[in-house]
Amino acid sequence: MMSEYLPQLTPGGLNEYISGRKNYCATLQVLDLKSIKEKAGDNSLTGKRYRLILSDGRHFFSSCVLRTDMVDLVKNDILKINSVIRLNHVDVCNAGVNGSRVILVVQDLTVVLSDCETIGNPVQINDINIAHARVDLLINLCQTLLGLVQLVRFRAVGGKWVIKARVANKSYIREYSNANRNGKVFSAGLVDRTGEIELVAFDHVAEKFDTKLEIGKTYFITKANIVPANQKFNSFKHIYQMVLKINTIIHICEEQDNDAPADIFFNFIPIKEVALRENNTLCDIIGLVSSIDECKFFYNKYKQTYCAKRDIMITDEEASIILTLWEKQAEAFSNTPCSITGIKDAKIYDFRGKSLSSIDSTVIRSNLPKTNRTIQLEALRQSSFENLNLASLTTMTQVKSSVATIEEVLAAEVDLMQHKSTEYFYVRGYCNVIDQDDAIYMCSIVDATGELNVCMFGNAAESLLDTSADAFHQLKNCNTTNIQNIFMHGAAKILIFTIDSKVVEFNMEICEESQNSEKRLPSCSQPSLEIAHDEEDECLQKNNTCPSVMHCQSKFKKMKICSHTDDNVLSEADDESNINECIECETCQMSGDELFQASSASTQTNMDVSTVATQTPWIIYVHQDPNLTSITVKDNDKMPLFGVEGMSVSYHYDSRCNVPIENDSTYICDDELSEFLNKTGK
DNA sequence: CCCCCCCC
Repeated sequence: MMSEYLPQLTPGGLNEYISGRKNYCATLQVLDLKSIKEKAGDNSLTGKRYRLILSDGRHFFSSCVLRTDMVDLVKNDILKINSVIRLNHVDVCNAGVNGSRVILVVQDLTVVLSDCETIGNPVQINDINIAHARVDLLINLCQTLLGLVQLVRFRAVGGKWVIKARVANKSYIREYSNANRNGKVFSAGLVDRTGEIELVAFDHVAEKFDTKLEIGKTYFITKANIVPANQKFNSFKHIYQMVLKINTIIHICEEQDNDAPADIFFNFIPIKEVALRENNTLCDIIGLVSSIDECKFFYNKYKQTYCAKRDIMITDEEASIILTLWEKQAEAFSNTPCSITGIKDAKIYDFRGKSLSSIDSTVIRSNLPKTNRTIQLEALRQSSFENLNLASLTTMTQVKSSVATIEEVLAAEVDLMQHKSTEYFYVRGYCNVIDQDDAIYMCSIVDATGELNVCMFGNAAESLLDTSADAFHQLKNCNTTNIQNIFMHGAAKILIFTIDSKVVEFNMEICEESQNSEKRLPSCSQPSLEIAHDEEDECLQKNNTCPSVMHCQSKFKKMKICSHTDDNVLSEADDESNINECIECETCQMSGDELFQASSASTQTNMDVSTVATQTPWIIYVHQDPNLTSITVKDNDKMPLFGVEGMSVSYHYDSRCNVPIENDSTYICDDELSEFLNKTGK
């Protein structure tokens, strides 16, 4: 066979040249040879140039030219199609826009075999092959490996640089449209030890590189545009930004960096300082994730589609603030409640008071390296769990948007009446009364310090009751038990209520209207329990006999809470007596303080308590004596209705900051409540 | 070239 006598080509040889390798000899084959047309009318043979297609047996590359003084080899028919040649000297030139094209200029060659058949089945070499060339050769090609900060100097010079940088954060690819244009975009933050720069890509370039770049990985990047960044939106320290082009080369750096990798720079401010900052500016904060709302979908009038939104709350030693996440950031958010979290590039808004909003470049980072600040917050987290240092958590109202206790809200009411402006605040509590007879859902929110009457409309009411208004209306007319269940479940939720409060004129009288416009669900949204933090309570907390807590709900006229072991009646409420009185008279010994606590939570109001007890679910917190093994709730005929044994575990939350403070409380889950209700509701 | 706005 002829092929046995074929000369050996150098596989991969073309890549070596293209990547800029010098002093390298490869044996290649000429697949094609054409004269390059000179200017029209110029027929002189002198200076005629030839374009070659060269093959290394595996790939072929068509952007090769022959040095003009070597054309004699062609004229004399020594160098022709299918000749095998040895390249002695090749220069690499960049051509085209931004040097996007590579041209090999053959300066010197030796013809190994003038006549030959085509060797192998080579395929065209392209950008991808070039990008996969060895990294050192890539650097060689671009001549200069720069630190990010140095890109400033090289911007004017053009393309001859390569940077090695880590993707510290990256946005999702996103479609946008505005008056001028619409398209797709993603952005990322690049870091190295010299600095940081924002990277951005649009449209088909964005699509090309979106999945190529991964957070935390290091890349070599070359042939991107370096353009001035709009400092209004640029939180990176660099005054320029990098815009990827279609011919940009991005090559992952496989080598492991032994040193601590570079990271984005956070410039944390205390949460309370957000209140002093201008709207529509960016800030970085750090704190504990004290509340995680569920991801909600709302109809976006502008986009005419449903969009995702999720609120989380961030708490530091002094204040809390809501951060609203949108779209994929909202959907993808997963974070351990109470984890120490740094946030870069949160946008300050005035939405129901100061709040933060995520934008494309917002970074939410929970695995922060240990610093003085994270150590402080770790201490806060520990102390919150252990309930040792609650005093430091009680000044939450310094920022308008932080959670207030009802006591504080009521104290501020006088000011509110004078200003006639809308105030926004958050209250953490649960509904103890839901007015079942009204089309508007009146309810009272209670926490350990007091009670507020609020109205809930539309979505908020539907969300609280987990039912649509229509379905609710239908049920109301035919099914009492189910309606009771709906209210029971609504009341069992401990929530953060976002409340707009404003003074309105009604019948010529000035009164305060509180309208619950939205509720925000804390991360521990199971029927976990509030615990109060007044002095009595803290005394208890410090005591080793720190009680666990159960709550029970009943719509019965009479209910007795008994210890299972000795059957002593600890507390009793009936429709003739005021619960407040009833509990207070019984608040002695074992759970007196706790029951008093309960009474203050549910009954320390002017409302008709018997109505509460008969028409709506009501809640009692019982701090269980550690000597007790169970608690039984009985009705007035001493029929056991509900018992709890082997106390299960849930989290307590500080009502003022949503931080778990202990984990030894007992709760009755929703299912048990429903069962309880179904058994006894008729 | 985005980065508007979206939830009041």
